[in-house]
Amino acid sequence: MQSRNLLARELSVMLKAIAHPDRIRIIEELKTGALDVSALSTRLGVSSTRISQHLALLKVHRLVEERRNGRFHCYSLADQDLAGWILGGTPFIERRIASDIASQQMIEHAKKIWTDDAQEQPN
Amino acid sequence: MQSRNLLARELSVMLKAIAHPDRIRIIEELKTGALDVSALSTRLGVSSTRISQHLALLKVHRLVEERRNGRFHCYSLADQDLAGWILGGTPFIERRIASDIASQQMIEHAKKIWTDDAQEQPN
DNA sequence: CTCATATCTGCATGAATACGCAGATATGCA
DNA sequence: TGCATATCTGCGTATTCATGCAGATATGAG
Repeated sequence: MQSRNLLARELSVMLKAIAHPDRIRIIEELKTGALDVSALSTRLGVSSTRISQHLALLKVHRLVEERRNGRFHCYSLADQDLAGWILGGTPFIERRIASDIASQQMIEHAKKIWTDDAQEQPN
Repeated sequence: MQSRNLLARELSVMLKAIAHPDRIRIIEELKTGALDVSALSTRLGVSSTRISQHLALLKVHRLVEERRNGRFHCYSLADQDLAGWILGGTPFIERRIASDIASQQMIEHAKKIWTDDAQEQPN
């Protein structure tokens, strides 16, 4: 029971470290190899300060590793499997987005019918 | 590129909804079937108010579904696979904890040696 | 040494979360 | 109807996060 709690606590800490759009994008980009701060900055369209802050956080949580190359700080994933696992969540999101779009279309459709009805039978 | 951002944003929203020790435990408990608020409360040792709040959040994010049975509100996982995926992260955590314990032991060991040295060679 | 480049760090502020408490609801039973 | 049980909701406070900005570092080139 205690170990369950410990595990849940640690897992939540890790998930919190990951749960940010930019950080997820960073992990995604690093999947194919190490990149430096500016490269990530231009790829994500996010200031390098922000990228640096995200990377610092990911590093503290040992999700990425830093390797300096001159004045460039190159970051890579600390655990390829872990990244794979995280990104394995995207199918669920895709489903979810798809169903959202579907329900939005239903709403749109309903609206259309409603306005058509209103036009056919004013008052 | 835009779709990547959308996906990352949605994924982060979902991860944030999950990233809490209690909520992870709840998902874990619901893996084997539906449970009501009090059952979860006693199992996790968390107030039913807190459990209720957690469940409300999980429900908003469609991670659990509610089914009322008299005055009991029974909750179950909305998506079994999703739960499986989330809990699939535990091996990484276990590794991590193991390595933490290992490094802690190394620190302890180092401390011991240090104090032993100090005792052998005072000053 | 000096400058430009690439990154990091230390704030200040605003936003989002977490949590407990008190009171509101809802339901089944006597 | 009145009560106990099971949950939910609203709210205030405390904590944690997110972000941009200014200034600090570090490194390579001249």
